[in-house]
Amino acid sequence: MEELNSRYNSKEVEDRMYAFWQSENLFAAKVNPDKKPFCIVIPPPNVTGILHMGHALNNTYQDILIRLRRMQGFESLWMPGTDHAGIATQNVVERQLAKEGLKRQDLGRDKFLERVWQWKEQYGSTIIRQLKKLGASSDWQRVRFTMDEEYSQSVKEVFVALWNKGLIYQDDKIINWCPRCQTALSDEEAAHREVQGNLYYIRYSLKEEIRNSKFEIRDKSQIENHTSQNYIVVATTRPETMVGDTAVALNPKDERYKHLIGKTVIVPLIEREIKIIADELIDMEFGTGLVKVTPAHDSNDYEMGKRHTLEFINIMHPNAVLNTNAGDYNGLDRFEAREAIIEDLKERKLIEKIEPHTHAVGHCYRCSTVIEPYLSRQWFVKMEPLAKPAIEAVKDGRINFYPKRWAKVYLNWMENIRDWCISRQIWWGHRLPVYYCKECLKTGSQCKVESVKCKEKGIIVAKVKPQKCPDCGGGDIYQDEDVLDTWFSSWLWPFATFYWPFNTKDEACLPARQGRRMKDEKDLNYFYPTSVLVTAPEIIFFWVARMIMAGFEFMGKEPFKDVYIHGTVRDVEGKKMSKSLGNIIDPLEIIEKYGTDALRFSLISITASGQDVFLSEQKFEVGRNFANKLWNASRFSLMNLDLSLVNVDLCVLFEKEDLELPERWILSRFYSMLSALNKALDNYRFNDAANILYEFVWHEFCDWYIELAKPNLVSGLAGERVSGESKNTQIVLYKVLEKTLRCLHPFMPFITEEIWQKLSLTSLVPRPPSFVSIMTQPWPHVQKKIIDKKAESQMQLAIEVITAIRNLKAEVKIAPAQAVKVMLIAKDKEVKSALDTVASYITNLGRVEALTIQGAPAKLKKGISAIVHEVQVFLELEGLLDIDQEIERLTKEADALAGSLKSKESRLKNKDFLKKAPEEIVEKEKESLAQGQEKLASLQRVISELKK
RNA sequence: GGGCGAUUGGCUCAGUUGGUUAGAGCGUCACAUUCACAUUGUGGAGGUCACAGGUUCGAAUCCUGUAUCGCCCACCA
Repeated sequence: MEELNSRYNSKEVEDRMYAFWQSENLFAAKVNPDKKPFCIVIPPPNVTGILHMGHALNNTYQDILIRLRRMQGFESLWMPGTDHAGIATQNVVERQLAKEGLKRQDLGRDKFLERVWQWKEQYGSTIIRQLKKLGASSDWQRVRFTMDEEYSQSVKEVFVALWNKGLIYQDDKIINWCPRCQTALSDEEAAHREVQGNLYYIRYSLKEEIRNSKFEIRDKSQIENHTSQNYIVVATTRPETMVGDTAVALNPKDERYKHLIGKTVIVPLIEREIKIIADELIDMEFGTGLVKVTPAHDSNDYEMGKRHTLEFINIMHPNAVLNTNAGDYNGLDRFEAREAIIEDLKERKLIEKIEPHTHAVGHCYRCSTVIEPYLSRQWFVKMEPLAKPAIEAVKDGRINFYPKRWAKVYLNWMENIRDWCISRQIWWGHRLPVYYCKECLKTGSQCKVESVKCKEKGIIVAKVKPQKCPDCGGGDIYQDEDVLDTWFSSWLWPFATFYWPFNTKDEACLPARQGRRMKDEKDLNYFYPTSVLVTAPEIIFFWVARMIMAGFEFMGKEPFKDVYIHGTVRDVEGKKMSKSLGNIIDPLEIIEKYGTDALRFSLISITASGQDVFLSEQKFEVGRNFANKLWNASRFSLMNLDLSLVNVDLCVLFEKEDLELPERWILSRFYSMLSALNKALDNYRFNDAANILYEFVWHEFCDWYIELAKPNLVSGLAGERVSGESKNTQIVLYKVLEKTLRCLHPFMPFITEEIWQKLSLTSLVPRPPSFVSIMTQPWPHVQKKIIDKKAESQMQLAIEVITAIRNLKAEVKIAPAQAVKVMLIAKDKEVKSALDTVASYITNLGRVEALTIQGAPAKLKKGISAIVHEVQVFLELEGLLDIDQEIERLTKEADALAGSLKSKESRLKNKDFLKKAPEEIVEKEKESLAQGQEKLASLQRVISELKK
């Protein structure tokens, strides 16, 4: 027996316990044919990441599932790792360089990459350390990084395979360009945000009309139609792009302007002549219905440019500074150029009007710079063929989203999928396995080598750099400068983490792998498809959808069966937590102040399934208080247990011994709770699960069972003779506590382990190896035999009578602990005998000094009454009573009751109700009416007696 | 423009397939405290479930519409 401190000290426990788990190697998973696999791959946090509440929530869910399934007998693997996060990490290191007054170009590519690796070595494991603080039971021996050499091998394999299938291509397109990061981005990486801008109406002169000098006539309809004899008006939000205009477009159906098609206008300021063209794309309703066309700087305009063979004029440098094509505006930043052009147009009276206009503008998801639609040559993945099986799998239920509604979001995106721009003009990342032969590029024409399917002569796609060109045999070969989108490696995570592929021919580059290959392949076959993916909604497109596509393409199977999408963590005002808003609640600070278990339990219990959670620091008190409650209940138990007694089989005990009511009751309640808990967990209803446990531990085990058990325990303590009752009480107290700890363990791993070890270490000497940790204990099974509805209803009667007594005391301001005289008057003999069974508990917990139970109405002394079920609870009082007040109180209650009974009566007189409602509902209603009437009669009897 | 989510006591939220008197935590008020726990115990007050229609014997729950807030998607310059 051991004395525990009266407060749970999380700091003292957590690090010690985590180290213990690791030293016992309890997180490791391996192929085990005797067990079913359960596997989760972690959404790899950015290697630059530091733990925020989103991570805390996300990883707590995963850890709960992993620990739960492990206890349920699955071989449970949580694959950990980090993502190299191309742009984000490059930005971090560039910022570090900037402090030394350096740019990455000053170092050169190789030296810069050395710096990034250095940075990674130094800081890259921060997030992993923090996940450990959270209690994460990942198999750390397997920790992966998306830039590991083996992982790169997977990436290359995939690139080459897709290329060979014709699903990767290079093309000139308008892509999302970040002028600050100076790289292309995918459509998903362009975050659209509403921006308050202007719509500028600008006059373009008609060349023919100027020549004819018919300026002066301008009739009313022309003014309304934004045209004049000598100019037209176009509307634009981006006037700076006009220097790149190569046409003006209108809808061919637009009666207002039909006559203008084919005419020539002059772009103001740079005085370029351009044609007026007709294109279906133009919306007649918007602006003036006349649109300036800038094919090199807008994706719609680009399409039109191709259709009408317009000139593509690039007006910008990659950093969004205008180039020589911009004439006088050469050298100005795009936004400066906008101002300057507006000024110049105003001066020349070429602006008709300026209207405020809000529209969605793309921003770089890494640095928030406004994205520029930019024409450039990039690499793309053709997505439609990949999407097909991924759509089917969700439609036919091989993959399930929880909550369901996210499947719709997923399908909608997948069914309208666009090609994926995968090349990035940065240095940190997987370099494209694309090589160029200088010689062949020079000579041009179609490539002869069939196997590499290159469209253009001189392009070689291969996992390893070729020594010489397979086409011309030349040796002057260089690699493409670009790297791949980070997500092009992440989408392989569910199988690349198992060192896929295994049949690579390029063994020379990975000698270290040879011995491991068999084992790795077995691992993958065993754990893939993984069981569930846990993530936040914002990465469904980035990652979840793409993993599903890659899973089918390369493994021929879905990568996971369930996708659990949880909410976003927000601050009290509903804003996303972010550093820039300064509204962060740091999980590590919470751990420091409240403890990891408190953090985990609070987060889970307040986050409804799939709903966003609005967080404030105060909410962590819930978990802290609960941990402390559990701690003290355990402390009490340990102080009162003779642990040599408790090592018996519960089911045997239950069958052999005639257990007392409180024991039968709490066991029944425990298994009822367990059954509900299992159901909640199977449906990913984590907050329900947490609250079911909370309710049971606090309000049933602590509030009632421990209190009921105290008399037995206190008398059987400290080496004194252990009576039969006390022994059974001890056993049940121990069993329920121990099993409850197991149920709580996935949620609160540290405190449950600490208590459990104190319980089991002392009780089992010598301990079998399986008793090392609560982690490896089996999850309790529901014992249906032990669920005892009769015991539950008997106890319920006692609880309600006790509550009534406490109520009456509060009514007349008697302290709860003060002993009183109570008489219970039962309706009949049956009820009386039920009361007799629970009399001792009522005496005890109601703090009653003299309890009398009557089988029939009796003559009452002075006192106050309450009616519970079929019992009148009468509290005897000496001179404390104001009879009028008591009459008033009871009358009020009777009136309220009469009201509700009236509505019941009328319902039961309603023929439709009797005819249409299910029988059991009608029966229930009748029963409840009868009970209510009984109670009302009792109340009225008491009132009339008082009046005498 | 399309889609999704939310609207329930002072605050934060539960409420599975419609079924007695709508729950919890926090806060608040009263009472208690040598008893495992003040990170506690006991009890009270506090809600016409955003609004308007409809379906139904019966609606917080299902349907239609409205309002407010939030999120995601979209090539109307």
